[in-house]
Parts: sequence; C-alpha cells; structure tokens
Amino acid sequence: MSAEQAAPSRIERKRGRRIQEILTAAAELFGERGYAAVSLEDVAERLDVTKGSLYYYFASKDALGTAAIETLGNEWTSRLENLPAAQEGPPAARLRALLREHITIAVREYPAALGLFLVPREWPREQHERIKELRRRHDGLFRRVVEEGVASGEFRVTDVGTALQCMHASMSQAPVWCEGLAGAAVDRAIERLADTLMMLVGQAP
Amino acid sequence: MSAEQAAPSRIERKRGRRIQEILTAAAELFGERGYAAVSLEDVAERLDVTKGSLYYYFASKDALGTAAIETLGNEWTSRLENLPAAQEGPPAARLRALLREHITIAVREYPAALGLFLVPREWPREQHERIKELRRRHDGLFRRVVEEGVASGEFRVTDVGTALQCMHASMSQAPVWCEGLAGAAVDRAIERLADTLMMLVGQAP
Amino acid sequence: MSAEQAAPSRIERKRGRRIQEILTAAAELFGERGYAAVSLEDVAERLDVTKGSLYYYFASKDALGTAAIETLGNEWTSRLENLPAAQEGPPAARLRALLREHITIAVREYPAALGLFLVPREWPREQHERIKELRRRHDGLFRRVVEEGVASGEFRVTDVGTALQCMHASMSQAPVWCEGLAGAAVDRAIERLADTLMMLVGQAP
Amino acid sequence: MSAEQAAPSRIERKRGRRIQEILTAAAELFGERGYAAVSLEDVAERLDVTKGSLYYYFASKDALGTAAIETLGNEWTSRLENLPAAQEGPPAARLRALLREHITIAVREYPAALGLFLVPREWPREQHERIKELRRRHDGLFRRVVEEGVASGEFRVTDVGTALQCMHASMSQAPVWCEGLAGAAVDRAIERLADTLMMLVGQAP
DNA sequence: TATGAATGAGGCTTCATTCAT
DNA sequence: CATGAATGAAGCCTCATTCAT
Repeated sequence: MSAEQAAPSRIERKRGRRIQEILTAAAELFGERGYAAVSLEDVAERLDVTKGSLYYYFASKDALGTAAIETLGNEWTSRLENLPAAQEGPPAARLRALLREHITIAVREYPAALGLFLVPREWPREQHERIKELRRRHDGLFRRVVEEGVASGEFRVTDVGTALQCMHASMSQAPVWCEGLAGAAVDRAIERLADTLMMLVGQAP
Repeated sequence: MSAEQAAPSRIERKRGRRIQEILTAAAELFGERGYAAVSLEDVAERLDVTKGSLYYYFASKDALGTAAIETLGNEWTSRLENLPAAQEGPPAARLRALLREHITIAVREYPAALGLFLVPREWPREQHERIKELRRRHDGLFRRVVEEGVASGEFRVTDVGTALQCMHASMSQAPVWCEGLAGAAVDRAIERLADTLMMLVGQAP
Repeated sequence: MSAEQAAPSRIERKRGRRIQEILTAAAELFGERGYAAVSLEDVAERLDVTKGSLYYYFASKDALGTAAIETLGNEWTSRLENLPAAQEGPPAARLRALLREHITIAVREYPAALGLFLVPREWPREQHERIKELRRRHDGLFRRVVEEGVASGEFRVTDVGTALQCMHASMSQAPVWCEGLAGAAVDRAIERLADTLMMLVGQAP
Repeated sequence: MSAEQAAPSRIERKRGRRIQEILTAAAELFGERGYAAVSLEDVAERLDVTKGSLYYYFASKDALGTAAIETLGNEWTSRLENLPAAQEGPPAARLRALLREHITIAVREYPAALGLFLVPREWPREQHERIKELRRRHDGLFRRVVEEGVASGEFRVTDVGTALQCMHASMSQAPVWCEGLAGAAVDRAIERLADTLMMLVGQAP
C-alpha cells in the first residue's frame, strides 16, 4: 500500500507517458469519427504499434474509450478552472472568458470533443455515467458564474439550467461550423459565438 | 392522368406504406444509437422481419440511411413550412412559433433526429451532401424570420448565422435534456427552451 | 396416356414457346458469365419477368441449367447433323465443313457455349453426366468422318480420340480469341482456325 | 545488406511460407471448381484455419485470387524457361520438350490451372489484365521456338498465332481428359497429346 | 514489452427458394 | 400464370480479443 502511494518509478513514469500517448491518439480518433467507427487497428496504426500492444495498457476497447474521455474531460476542465481571467472580476467578463476559452479549446485542440460530450448515445452504456459526471464538473464552472451574475442583477435569464445547456450545445458544435475556416476567420467566428452566447444571459452585443 | 404522375396502384401504395414503416423504424434506431451502432439485424427485428427482407426495399444499409434521413427531413421541414402561426404576424411571434414547433417535434416525435442532423461525421460520405441540403432548407425557414425581425428593428443579433446555428444546436439537444421528464414537465421544458432561444435575438424574457 | 401423346394443345404450345425463351436467355447468360455467376434474378430480368415466374417452368436453378445445356447441345448437334456439305464427298471436305460450321456457330451464335461444354467443373454434379452425353453425340459426328478418313488413308493421325479432343478444345476457345474482332476479320480467323485444325489429321495447308 | 533488398528476417520467411501454403491451397481449389464456386470457407478448411485468418494475409478474396494466379503462372513459366531440353537443338525437339513439360505440369501438378488460364470470364475484371500478361509471357516461350522452326523451314503452319492458341487450348484441357487415368496410362496420354500437337506445325507422327 | 498470428462473433449482402394472392 | 414479398442459408468482410513467443 505504501508503495502505491510512493513516487512513481522511472518505469512507471514511462508507462504513464505511453498511456497518455495512446489516450491522445484515441481521443482524437474517437472524436473525428465516432466511437463505433474507430477500430483498435486505427488507433494502433496512428501510434505505429500493433493492435496487441494496446491490450497491454487497456483491458478492452471500452476501457480505452472510458479513459480517453476521462483524460480529455479532466484536462479540459482543469484548463478552464485555472483560467486567470475567470477567477475574479465582474461576472460578465468572467463568463465571457470562460466561453472564449472553451470554444477555443474545442475548435483548436479538440475538434474531437463533439463526439465525446455531445453524443453519449453511441458510447457503451457504462460510459454514460462517467460522461455525465464530467459534464457536471464542467457545467459547475459555468453555472457558478451565471448564478452569481443573476444574483447580482447583471444577468437576466429565463432559466439558468436551460441557458447553460444552450451554451454547451452551441459550443460543442463550434468545431463543425469552423471546419472550413482558416486563420483570422476562425478567431472572428469564435468571437461572434461568444458574443452571441452572452445574449443568453441578457448581455446585448 | 389528370393527376400528377398517374395514381399509384393498390400494390404500389402498399409498397409505399411498407417502405414508410421501414423508414420510420430505421430513423428511430439510427437516431437512438447512431448510424454505425445500428445493424440491419436491429432494424429487421424491430419490424419483425428478417434482415434479407430489407434488401427487397433498399439496396444497402447506406441507401436505407439516406432514405431515412431524407424522409425525416422532408416531413419535418414541411410541417414547419405549413405552420399557420409562422405565416404572418410580427416576427417575434412567428419565430417563437417555429421554435416551439421544432422543439416539440424533436422531443415528442423524433428523439431520433439528433443523430441525423447534428452529427454528420459518422454518416457515409455520400450522405453528407444530402444532410447539408436538408439543413439548408430547414435553416432558410428560420433565417427569413430572423432577418425580417432584424430589418424591422425588432430583433438585435450579433450575427444572424451564428444565432441560427446556436438555435439549431440547442434544439437538437432538447430530446437528450428531456429524456427523464414526463407529462407537463416536458411542456415546461419546451417553453423554457423557446424563451431562452428568443434571447438570442434580443427578446428578453 | 393417349392425351400425352396427342398433339399439344394451343396452351401447351404456348408453354413450350415460353420455355424456349427462358432456355435461350439462360443459356446465353450461363455461357457469358458461368453458371455460378448467374442468378435467377439475372435470367428473369433479361426476360422481363419476375424470378418467381421461372419456378413455374423449372423446379430449380439446377433444372434450368440442365435444360439449358441440353437444349443448346441438341440444337447445335442437329445443325451439324443436317449440314449438307457434311453429308457426302471426300472426308477432308466434310470434316472441314463440320469444323467451319461448328466454329461459326460457336463464334457467332453461342459465344456462350464455352462455359457449357468446356468447363463442367463448375456445374452441379448431376449435370456432369448429361454434359458428357451431349459431348459424346457431338463427338460422334466428327469421329465418324475422321475415322473414315483414316481408314481411306486420306488422314493421318497420332490417335483419333486425341485429335478430336484437340479440335474441340480449340474450337471452344474460338469465341474468346475472336472477342475483339469484327466483320471480315472474324471470317478470316474462322478460316485460319479450320485450316489449322485440319493439320491435326495430316492435311497440310 | 550486400544481398539485394536486405535478407528477409526469420519472421518474414515464416510469413512467406505461410502465404505460399495458402496460395497453393487456393490455386488448387480455384482450379478444381472455378473461382466463383470456391468460398473462403473452403480455402480455410483445407488449411485447417478459420476464414478470418486468411484476411491476415490477403485483403480480399480477389486479392487472394490474383496472388494465386500470379504465383502459379510465375512458377510455371519459370520451369518452362529453365527446361534444359528446350534451350538448344533443332526446333522440333525443343518444341516437343516444351509441350511435354507443359502438359506434364498441367496434368500432374496443377489440374487446377485449367480454370486459371483458360476461362478468364469468371474472374474479377481486374484480374483479366494480369491473366493476359501471364499468358503473353507463357506464350512467348512457345512462339519463339515455333517461329524459329518456321523460319528454318522445318515447321509449316497456317498461322503461328492460331497454332499456338490451339496448342494452349488443348493442353489446358489435358487434366480433364486424364481425370480417370492412372499410372502409365497417363504417360501415354501425355505422349499422344504432344505428338498430336506437333502436327499443328506440320510434324507428322 | 511488444509482436505476429489466429480466432470467432457479428455485420453487410446475395440469392435460391417458397408462397399467398 | 404471374407477381410481390419474404425467408434463410451462405458468402464476404471487419474487428475486438487472445495468446505464444
């Protein structure tokens, strides 16, 4: 037991890195094509290893899927949690910062995520719970700011939950909308989306 | 002969009905689980026939998928096009009517549609174009009203396109949000969502 | 019993004609693509009827195949049997007439036949015997002339059976060789082949 | 490294051997029953593996077919090319050596080949070109000797091409003719066939 | 650790065959 | 007579999974 808590050995660190590589590749692919449409062969090929090797790190495709979703979700949430501009200041500024960062991550780094967060339908049943949990954490970040804004009278909403859901649904689609864009056009699209979503809490453009 | 196309014979009508049955079953399943995760066996089972029979009506799984999407999209769009409350009156009332109807259809009749319209990623390449086309028609309906409202000064938007996309993304997710609800709770959720989306054009609650 | 021997009624004649049509279509297709590669659907389509109808005339695909081969073989053999130029005269002239006629039929009318006569391998086992029988009759025609020529000293062969087999093998391939040719070129190819095969019985060009 | 291409590793050699085993089994079966009539299940069964395993080595049935044909054709042609008796001496002796060897291979080792070389009809379209190419190489061997003999006045032919085609057609059928024979009878049949075919270039028995 | 090989279940598709109308 | 519909077996192919090395 004490060993488990001890600092990871060099070998364990290496294993950890390998796992991260696999997870990244898997998350990308699952995101690009959807869970069902990605084979372990695909994942293995992107990593330039054989299918069999993946089983050394993950017990099954489902396990890999779960881990991939979890990793992605955790990293994403962490980045939002640690975003300086979202820590203090008026709710409007903080919400806008969160929206921009979230959309930017979605569009620039994880065009994948759409499939991971938006469409649980196609994931194995066991993962549904985990995905929901991730969403809750994620949601909490935005919810706190929105509720604070509502409390202080800065924001006006029909319903906090509904507004949050609309924000998430819209942001998740962003990568699809930006698919054909490049360079500064992407930046402008991100701004437009953030501005538009601010309207959901009554912040006119 | 005076009618367009010559009236279909009794047998042709029967065939047409059968095709509709299949299409309905298929659209439901594809919607529930996603295209890739649904096997023809699943579709056949729901219809209580054998897999082979499906091939009497559709040349391939892809063909069935295409037809399912098309039928669904056409019917859906038609209903919106013919919605009385959306024909005349102030843009705000008309937009709200469209939103409510669309959400209601999505939630009550095609919990399926999410997968069909929102995630083209996982559909065979040939269908992408058709899906886009359907979306365009669909989009046009909302766009006209929004643009009219903007022109008349009733609506204020950051960007018409972006606002429309947010509406669609949000409405498509509605079935997921309503999954656990029942009875009047669903109605209230629909109202909340419609109200919230009206804010995207500057209509405060 | 007496009825069975009686002249066929009008209905029976009609049935007979229909059967001939089917047989012709089937023989063509089987010949073009091989037995296994032809579906009853293909046959039905060429006749512009439905698959089911074929079962009114033939109990199974195999039965159709057998009948097709038989019909083709019978007609073919009859034409050779009744060829005037093959009835009398010196063996060399008669053999050459048979060769020319056979090749001409093969090339011009039944490019199909290759599959029927040459490659029994792919036919259902029951048909092998029938095909052999057809071949025997067919062979007999040539054999009589060759043996007569050998007896009279006009022909010289290593072995009658072997010479005959070479003739048949070669003639059956003729349609393949002539595939790209047209018009007079076909005629010349036929002549060349007949001349060449005459050498098998020692008739120098 | 000094060798061409880098020496294959032990594992690569093993893989190569396995592929050869599969190819041999496949060529036999295709030859016996024709391409369309052989299922991968049949091939797998003969090798005592499961169908799926074949896909580890070949991407499709077509690919397997192509490879089988190619392997068979290459080996066959090589053996003829390296036949000592066909290298020098009078054309008649060389041609006869080629004929005997070819027939012997056909009858004793590849009763299969009939289907592979003679009936391209039933092979997938892509393979037609390859089969033709193989036939060309193969043909060239015989053609050179025949043309030499014609040039030197030893041979007399109606037409070189036609004579060659007759030879091939006849030789390809040899396995069928020999099917029921055994022991010395086979040898005699081979001799008879070779002698008979020599008549096609005017070499009386 | 990683790989090559093999497996077996399941998915798509074709097709001979049956049958009610 | 003929058709439309349906079936079920069989064929091709994919892929998650296992395992010896």
